[in-house]
This record gives sequence, C-alpha cells and structure tokens, in this order.
Amino acid sequence: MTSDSRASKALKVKKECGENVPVLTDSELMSLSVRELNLHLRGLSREEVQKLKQRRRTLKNRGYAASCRVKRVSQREALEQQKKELQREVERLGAENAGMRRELEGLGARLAALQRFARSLEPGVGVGLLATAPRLNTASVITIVKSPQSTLAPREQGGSDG
Amino acid sequence: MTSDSRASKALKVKKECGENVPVLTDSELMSLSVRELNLHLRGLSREEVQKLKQRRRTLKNRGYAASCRVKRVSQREALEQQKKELQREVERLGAENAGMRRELEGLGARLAALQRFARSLEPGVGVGLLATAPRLNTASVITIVKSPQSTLAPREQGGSDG
DNA sequence: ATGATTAGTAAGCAG
DNA sequence: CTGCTTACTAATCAT
Repeated sequence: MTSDSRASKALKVKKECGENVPVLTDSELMSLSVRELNLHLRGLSREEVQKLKQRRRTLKNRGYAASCRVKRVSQREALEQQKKELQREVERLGAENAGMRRELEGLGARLAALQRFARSLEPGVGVGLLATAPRLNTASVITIVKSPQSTLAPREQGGSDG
Repeated sequence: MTSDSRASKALKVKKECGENVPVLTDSELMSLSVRELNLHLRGLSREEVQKLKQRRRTLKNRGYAASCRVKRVSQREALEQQKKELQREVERLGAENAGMRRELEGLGARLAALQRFARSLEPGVGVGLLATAPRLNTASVITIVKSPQSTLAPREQGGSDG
C-alpha cells in the first residue's frame, strides 16, 4: 500500500461537491460499465477523468488478483485430490493383484497335480494305462481338486468318496 | 508500487550525487549482519538509521517473497510429478491385472475340463471306472488340456505342455 | 529480529 | 480495454 490513493478506507476526499455526483463508491466504480461510467464522467476535467479511470483500473486489478489467488488454491486442492484418488486406485489394484496372484498360484498347483496324474495314466513310456496306475482311482483326482478353494471358481464338489 | 525506491528494475532512479554517496548497495545492505550493519550506521542521524533499517527490511522482504513464490511453484510441480507417477503405476497395475485375469480364465477352463474328465472316470453313478470310460485314455486328457473350449476360455489355445 | 505468508498495487502480456 | 499473472511492498503472524 502506498498510503495514498487509498480512499477506500477512511479518506473521504470529495472533489467539487457543487458540480455533479460527488464520488462513486469503490464497488460502484468497479462494477460500472464503460457506457455507464461515461455518464458519471461528464463535466470532469481531463485530469480528474484520468484519476477516476485509474482508480477503476486499480479496483479491478484488486479483484483480478483475488480471483487469481483463489484459482491458484483451487488448482492446488484439485491436484491433491486427484493424487489421493490415484493413491487409492493404486492400493485397490495392488490388492486385487495380490489376490489374483494367490489364485493363480493355487490353480497352477491344482493343474500341475492333475496333469501329473494324467501323465501317469498315459501309456507313453511303454507300460499301459491299467498296468501303470493300478492303485490310482478317481478319488485321488477329486481330492486334489477339492483341497484349495478358489474364490473365482467356487463350484460344487459332490462325490468325494469312492 | 510506490513508483519510488524501485531502482532494481528498469526504472532509473538516480540518486542525488551531490548529497551523499550510496552508502550501501541493495545486495550489501541485505546480506549484512546486524553487527556488521551497525558499523555502517555510526555517524548517521536517527532518522537516517531508521530509513536504512527499513530499506534493509524491505530488501529482505523482497527476497522472502521471491522464495515464497519459488516454493509455491516447486510444490506444484512436485504434485504434478507425483500425479504422473501414480498414473503410470495405475496403468502398469491395470495391465498386469488384465494379464493375470486372462491367465486365471485359461487355467480355470483347463481345470474345469480336467475335473469333468476326472468325474467321468468316477464310479459314482453306479458303473465302474473301466466300464464307464472304456474308450477314454489319457490322450483325451492331454487333448482337453491343450484345447479347452469352455465358455470361460473362448481364446487361449496354446497348450503349455506337450 | 527473522522468515513466511497474505492482500493490495502496478507492470506487462494476451485476447 | 479486459482479464490474468507476476514482482514488489507492507502488514501480519510465528519463531
């Protein structure tokens, strides 16, 4: 503040009250349109007109600066909000990820066991199916299938016993 | 701005050379310690001392305001950087997630096919294993494993085992 | 006293 | 000219 040109506070410097409308309030002067302002400018000297216009500009600048600060704060808060949402999203995806990784592990184990069983039935090496696995029955398969429960495939498991 | 005391910019305010030497430059006055400042204060009137101290304060305030703006910009850029990194992380986790989901579907289909096959070998309904599936051999299992046409897995044809 | 922050001011740019 | 942004200043607050 320059400690001058600040009539907005307490200084009430009126210029030639006897001529026309003495002064305009800050809010009045600031919100007037150019056309409306010109109505109040009639009968004033060039210098007075200039002073009034400068005061108007100053008042508007005051408002511009204020909205500039408001905008700055809003943008910062928006950024922080977006960051929080992204952090939550990362956390959610990470948890979902870990769950699926566990499921994959379980399913992989089940599948590997079943494939080992299937290969054991295969006549590949030179021995036949019945000769290769005479003691194996399907109960083993069902048992293997039942042991880990997946959240993805909670299918029913009837007939566990032979 | 008061349109005075602003020699730092382009405004040329020349100091009355006939009066006194520029006792201290801005940068000098700003960086001096109180003790050092007092050395330069000797022999000056109270008013001059006050003026000098006020100028020092003003210069310091200028620096404070500058660093305040720098800090504001830095914090904003840091926030934006963190947001970008989080976005990349979300993208990465999402892709990993989708991949694992596909894997889970494929494994689920293979497992379901193997379970169906295993149940077909079961004597549960009343007929024995050999009587129930006399034509089935392990080649069927391998076939099922290699190309599961389940509703769960419309694609994913490449078998992992041979 | 020092440093940080805020609102107001003018300069300067962009439309 | 209008609106926005920036640097600066003074005021205010906290240490």
